[in-house]
Amino acid sequence: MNLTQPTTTGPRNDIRLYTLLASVPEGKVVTYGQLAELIGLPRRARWVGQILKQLPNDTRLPWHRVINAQGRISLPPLNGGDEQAKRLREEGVVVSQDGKISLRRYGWKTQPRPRPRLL
DNA sequence: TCCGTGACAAGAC
DNA sequence: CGTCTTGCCACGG
Repeated sequence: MNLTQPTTTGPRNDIRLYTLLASVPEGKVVTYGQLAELIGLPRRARWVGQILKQLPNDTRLPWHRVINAQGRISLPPLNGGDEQAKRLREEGVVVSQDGKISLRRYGWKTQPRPRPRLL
């Protein structure tokens, strides 16, 4: 078996993903791609989505803090999307009515806007 | 094995 | 902004 390439399947990376996700602080959001990259699996954003999809409904993990790179909720409104927006708002994240979220302000590990010099 | 599908991403316009 | 296209990769039929 090829051990030189990072594997995607199997519980190993799943655990790494869960662990990382669990560390995303309240009031912050991450993108699928970021999560994948942070655990050493670049370009596996879709895989992250697959894993999250399988989470039990009563999971304690902050799945709602995961959004797409466009700063939008990827979940259909009637299938979790509304719930996600609700949870995010409950922790202070501003979600515009059309489901847009500012990654600049709420993105985890993303540069907060460089403060403009006042003179 | 080929092919479509998906909680994605980035770039062109 | 929106829409399209391409690239990506795991899965399942």
